[in-house]
Parts: sequence; structure tokens; C-alpha cells
Amino acid sequence: MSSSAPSGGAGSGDKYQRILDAAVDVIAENGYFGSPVSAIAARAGVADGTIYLYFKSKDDVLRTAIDTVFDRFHAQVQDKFRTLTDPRAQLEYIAQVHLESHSVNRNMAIIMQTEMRQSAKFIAEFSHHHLVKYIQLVREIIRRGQQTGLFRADVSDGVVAHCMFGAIDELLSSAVFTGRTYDSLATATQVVDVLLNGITTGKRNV
Amino acid sequence: MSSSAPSGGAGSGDKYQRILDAAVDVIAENGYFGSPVSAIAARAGVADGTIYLYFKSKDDVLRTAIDTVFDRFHAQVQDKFRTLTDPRAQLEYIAQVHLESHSVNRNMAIIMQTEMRQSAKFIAEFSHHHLVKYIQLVREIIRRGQQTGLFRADVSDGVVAHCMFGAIDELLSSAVFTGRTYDSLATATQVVDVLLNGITTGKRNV
Amino acid sequence: MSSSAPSGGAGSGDKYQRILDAAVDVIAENGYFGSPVSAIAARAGVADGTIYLYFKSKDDVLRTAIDTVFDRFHAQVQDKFRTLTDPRAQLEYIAQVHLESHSVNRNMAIIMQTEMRQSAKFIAEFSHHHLVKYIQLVREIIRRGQQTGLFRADVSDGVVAHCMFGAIDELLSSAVFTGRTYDSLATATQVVDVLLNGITTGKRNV
Amino acid sequence: MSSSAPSGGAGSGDKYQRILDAAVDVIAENGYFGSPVSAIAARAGVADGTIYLYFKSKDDVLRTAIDTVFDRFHAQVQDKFRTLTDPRAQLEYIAQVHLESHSVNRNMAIIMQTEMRQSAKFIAEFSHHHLVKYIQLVREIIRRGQQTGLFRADVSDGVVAHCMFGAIDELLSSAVFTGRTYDSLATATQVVDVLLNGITTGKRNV
DNA sequence: CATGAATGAGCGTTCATTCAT
DNA sequence: GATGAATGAACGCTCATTCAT
Repeated sequence: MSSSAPSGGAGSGDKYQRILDAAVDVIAENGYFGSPVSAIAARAGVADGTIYLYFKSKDDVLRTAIDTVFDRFHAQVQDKFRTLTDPRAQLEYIAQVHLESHSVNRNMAIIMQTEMRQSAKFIAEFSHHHLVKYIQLVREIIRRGQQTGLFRADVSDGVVAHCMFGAIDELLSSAVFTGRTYDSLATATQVVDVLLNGITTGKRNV
Repeated sequence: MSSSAPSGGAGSGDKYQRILDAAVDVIAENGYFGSPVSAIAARAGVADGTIYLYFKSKDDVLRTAIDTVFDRFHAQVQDKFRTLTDPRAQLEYIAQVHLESHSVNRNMAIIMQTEMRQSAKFIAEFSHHHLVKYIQLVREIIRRGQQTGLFRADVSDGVVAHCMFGAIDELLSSAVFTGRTYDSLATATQVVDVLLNGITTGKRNV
Repeated sequence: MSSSAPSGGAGSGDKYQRILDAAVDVIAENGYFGSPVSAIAARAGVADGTIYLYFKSKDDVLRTAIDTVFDRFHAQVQDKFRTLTDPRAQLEYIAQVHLESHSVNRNMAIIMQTEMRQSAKFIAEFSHHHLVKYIQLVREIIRRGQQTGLFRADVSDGVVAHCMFGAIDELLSSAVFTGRTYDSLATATQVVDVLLNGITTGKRNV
Repeated sequence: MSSSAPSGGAGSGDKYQRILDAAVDVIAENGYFGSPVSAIAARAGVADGTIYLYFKSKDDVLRTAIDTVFDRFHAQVQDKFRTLTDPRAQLEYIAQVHLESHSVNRNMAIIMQTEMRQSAKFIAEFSHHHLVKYIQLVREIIRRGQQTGLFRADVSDGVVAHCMFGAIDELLSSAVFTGRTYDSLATATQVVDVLLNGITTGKRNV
């Protein structure tokens, strides 16, 4: 992790998290460039300078917040996949966790849909890294399904992985910006159903 | 439209478009916040102040550029659909035009993938409007396909529409960020194939 | 020169000089690090940002002010030396011009005695350059005097040059900081007299 | 002295000196304004706050360090002059000690040549006091030499004193800035030779 | 219409100093 | 005494916007 707390003390490490939370909230509301450090500090209830005791720069705060979410996501998935090995079930699990991020922390989800796609150099670079890791994860599942004959081998695993990520992300995005809510498990099931079976009528493999 | 060309004069209406083009190029290169109005003016070959004769603000320039693209897209689609009425063909056409935007104007595509997704506020107030219109378009096609029995009726048209938009947009996005290029017609065919038929092996409706 | 005026207009080029003068005055009074750009701008009667239309940075202002003085000094000396060729007379002329700088612009003289000796990287580098050029000038005069047998050859021209510069500079420095004033021609004559003839009693070459 | 050691305790009075030494080293390296108190504290191996137990302010640390050097210089000279009474020898001794300061503590010499000459205000109030004392010392020697007929009486003792101080200081300064080293005794001899005998050829008093 | 010099609010960041522990 | 986390004022600099020409 690229940031550091001044100490490991009991009641003080508190500020580190408060700053991260404040940053997510303020940035979700006003955008990265519309959020002065002073606003983040105020929301966190600390002085401006205090931010720099815990983070190297304004963008380090945002980066750290996003990194944390992705790290948790990958840890959670890795953990689950130790017992969940069916490719279809794995895809469904990923879809569900991805969609759940909305309810876990709506502001964080907003940031994922907005700031992470900014072209500002520092954001673009590390965002791309996270995305690639996610796509790799899905591609491997697809490939394994293709090898075992579960999935068609005549479509590119890359295209499918991007389709799946894009589909889920767009649903999430729409929910985030309209303020609508949904049942993430049910939606995940639907998305994966469409992905696996298509939308055309006719015989399908349930 | 929120901006106005001062007149239809010969060499002057020219500036309006030059500013828009310059803005797209400069912003695609450096991001909205990394692009001073002076840089856009320089690229357009006009004085800084001139921009304010044609647009209300820096924001207005970008907004107008984006509006224009969506207006063209919808006009183009509407025109085509007068003769192209098969839902599957219509979906394929939309996918293709969407994917083609990359080669039509790469910088504009970059902007769509990045600057259009600024802060939640901006999106809510402006960008989302365009996406909703796009989604509506697809939903109607889906619904018509469902009514004619061509598409399954047991999946939400909204979910399917978002899946399709998301899938295509993500492919486009990936191409934009990696700098890769692709055959938009072939890719469109693949995406729609996945969407229509799914990725599971078994009997399919070609 | 490392700075640029926005235009060559008549009444506007005025600001360039006003900023330089204000900077010299403010910095002489409070030191470079004790002089916010805003103070310089205020003294010059312009907005803070205006400074950056004429100079690249705060230190560019100081650098330019100092460069200008040295450029003038060398031009003046070079001009004079076309007709003044006697080494002793040349040394006396340099001493006099150097000492006169006090009355030409006291604040500039203060800056020479203070800011130019700061170790702050950007100052140190270009200050050293100017000093070296001055010393070279004197060394060459000394060397020529030694070759023609006018000056002793058993003392290093470098040591003598530094002695002369140091002696004059210290007199100037003292006058600047005590606020005392002096007759620069008379003082120059004295210094060069000491340098040429020493202070010991005994036969001297007048 | 404007600062105070908290006590004469064994391991603690130690910190006072460590802070002074650290300050000299760090400031010589990075300049006064490039040296945060935290950097000085780190170099001294104490906490930031500890500095304020021994000194009133950052400024006070530097001032104290400089004061100490001058106090030592005057004590050393005074001591020597009890047995060394010849004006020429005295001048030579002063020149030598002054020039030696380079090798005694190079970083302190750097500070004398740079940070000691801050803003006009600082100089006027603090540094100038030390220079005046030095100049007085030399003036008295010169005056005594003039009274005993050893030195010419037709040049101002003040001018000569400033010349001598300036000459030496400039040589030292040059050595500091170029990083060159020299034999301080030999150089002192040369400087005093020039001062006493001048550089013009002709009969001289050895 | 067009210009571009001028403005000044606003930004990210640093750092001397304080004070609860 | 000693610590170092916390403060917040202050800084250099940028840039969207205006307006006299």
C-alpha cells in the first residue's frame, strides 16, 4: 500500500480511515477535481495538513481507497473459489459480488463509475491495472469452461470476458446514477443467464 | 443546444466547428482538467476570448461536442431503421455503429470513455440523458422481438438492453485504452451472437 | 533573457519594468523567501497572476533583475575599455563602477549583498556564473599588467583578483548595511592605491 | 546568548550541541529555507518538539550556531594577541585563522558565506554586529601600525580594514563555492603580502 | 467580430510550532 | 524532560473568464 499511518496507536489510526471515507464521499459528490483537499479534511474532521501525515498526496488518498476495494474483491473471490469450482457458478458469483458493490458502499460505486475512468494520467494508469486483473480472472474461467466443453469454443474468451464485465458494470452504473436499487443475486442470475443462454428463443441448457 | 454560432457568415461559422474539433482533440489528449481554454484556443487558431463568443463556458464546449455526436448517432440510426426492421439486424447495426465510433473519430471515442463520466453531478445532469435515450432505443427493439416471439420473454428488456450497451461499450473502451484496433463489423457480429445465442454449447438458432 | 513581455505595446511594456523594480525593492527589504509574490505584485500595482505573464516564476523575476545589472555592467566596462587601456586605470574604473552601484540603486546593491549569496540552488548557480565572469575580467587585466612588467609576477593573478573584488565588495557591503554614503571615485582611488602600493611605508611607485 | 540548555545533566546537555551541529550540517547542505526543523531534528536524533526545549525557534538555532563561532574566534584572537604584538604578524594571524575556518568546519564556513547573509533586515540586526566587531579589531591594528610609522598614514584605517576583511573573505568564499581547497597559511601570507606591499613592481619592504 | 492582457479566486502542499501524553 | 501527531496559515502558481481596444 502506498500510504502510511503515523503510528499504530489505538484511537489515532482512526483518522486514516476517516480520511478515506470522507474522500470517497466528497469525491463521489463533486468529482476528484471538484473536491479540494480542504473539503475532504473538513468532512473527515481533521486539519488540511493532517491528510499529508497519512497520505503522500491528494491522489494517493483516492488511489488507496480504490486499491482497498479491489484488494478486498480479489481476496473475497479467491477465498470463495476454493470451494466453488463450477465455471457457471463462478461467473455468477463474480457478477453478484460486482453488483453488490452498490449496496456495500454506494459512493464508492459512484467513484468506480466516474473517477476511475478519468483520463487524468495518475488515475488512468492504476485503473487500467485493476480492470485488466478483473478481466483476466473472467477469461480464465471462460477458458476453463471452453476446455471442459461447457462453453462454446468458437467465441473469443476475451470478447466474452469484456461482454460480461461490461454488461454487469453498465447495470451497476445505471442503478447508481438513477438511484434505483435491485436484488443483486437475482440480477446476477439474469445476467449470467443471458450470457450463457442468449436471448433467442429455442432449446437451452439449464 | 446550449451554444450558438454568432452568425452564418462565410469564414466565421468556420470557427465554431474549429473550436469544437480542437476541444475534442486537446481534451482527448490531456483530459478536461488538463486542458486550459488557452490550449483549446491555440489549437483552434483563435484567441482565448473568441471561445466565449461561441460558447458560454469551457464546459459548454465539451457538452456541445458530445451532444453533436449523440444527435448524429440517433439521426443515423433512425434513418437506417426506416428500411432495416428485423430486430436482430437492428441490434447488429447499432452494435456496429457504436463500435465504429472508434475509427470514425478516435479522440471523440476517448472522450466518451473518459470525460463524459466526470462527477456524479455532471453525469446525472447531462451524460445520463444520452445513455437513457440509447438504452430506450435498444429496449424497444428487444421488446418488439419479444412480442414477435423472436426473443425470450422471460428476461427483462431493461436488463438485456443494459447488457448489450455495456458489452459493446466495454469492448470499445478496452480498445480505446489499450490502443488496439479491431474489425468493427466482425466484432459487432460476435457480440450480438453471444447476446442472442449465449456461450453455452448445445443447439442454437443460427 | 529568460523572461518575456506579452507584447511590445507602448504603455504595457511598462508593467514588465514595474514588476522588476517592485521585486528588487520588496526583496531588498524582506529577503527572497520573505517576499511573497503577492507582495511584489501589490508593490508593482498588478494582480498576482500578472507576474506570470511576464516571468516564468518568482525566481525568474529575481534572476532577470540581477542579470540585467550584470549585463549593463559588462557592456559599460567593455565600452570604456575601448579607449581606456592602462591596467591601473582599468582597475580603477572597475572599482569605481562597482562602488557606484550603491548610489545607482541601493536596493539592488542590497540584493547583491544578500540574496545573491544564498545557497538556494537556483540562486547559487547563476550567481556564481556572474561572479566568475567578473573575476575573469580582473584577472586578465592583472595578467596583462604582469606581462608588461607593471605588476609583480610573483603573486597569483587569481588571488589578486579575488582580493580586489573582495575588498571593493566589502566596502560596498558595509556602506549598504550601515546606510553610510561615500565618494565612489575617491574610494575607488584609495582601494586601488592600497592594492597597487600596499600599506607599508617606504618607496612607492606613483 | 539567546538560547538555553535545559540543564547540565549528563546525557541531555549533549542534545543541545547535537542540535547545533545537525543544524549546521543540514543547513549547509540545503540552505536555511530548504531545511525543515524536522530534518534538523532527524539529523540530531531527537524529536521535532525537542528542539523547542533548547531553542526558541528555528532561527534561534542558526543564530546561536553563528554566535558561537564568532565568540570562539574572538577568544582565540584575544588570547593569541597577549603574546603576539607585531601589527603585521597580528594581521597575518587573523588572516590565517579566518582562512582556516574552511578546514576547521567546512559546513560552518558555508553557512557564513550564505545563510548569514539573509535579508537586509536579518543582517542589519544580527550579522552586521559580528562583522563590525571584526572590522574594529583590524582597524585598531592598522591604527597602531600607523602610529608607530609601520603603515602609511595617508590611507583610511577603515578602508584598509574593510579591504583586508573583504579580500580574505572573498578568497574563503571562492574556496567554499568551488569546493577547492588551499593551504591557509600560505594563502594568508600572500594576502597580507599584497596588502602590505601592493602589487606594483619596485622596491618593497619585506 | 476578434483579440489577448489582465484579473484574482482557488488550488495542492509544506512546515514552524504547540501540546497532550 | 521528550515525544511526534496535529494544526492551519501561508506559499507559488494556474486558469476560466472579462473587457478595453
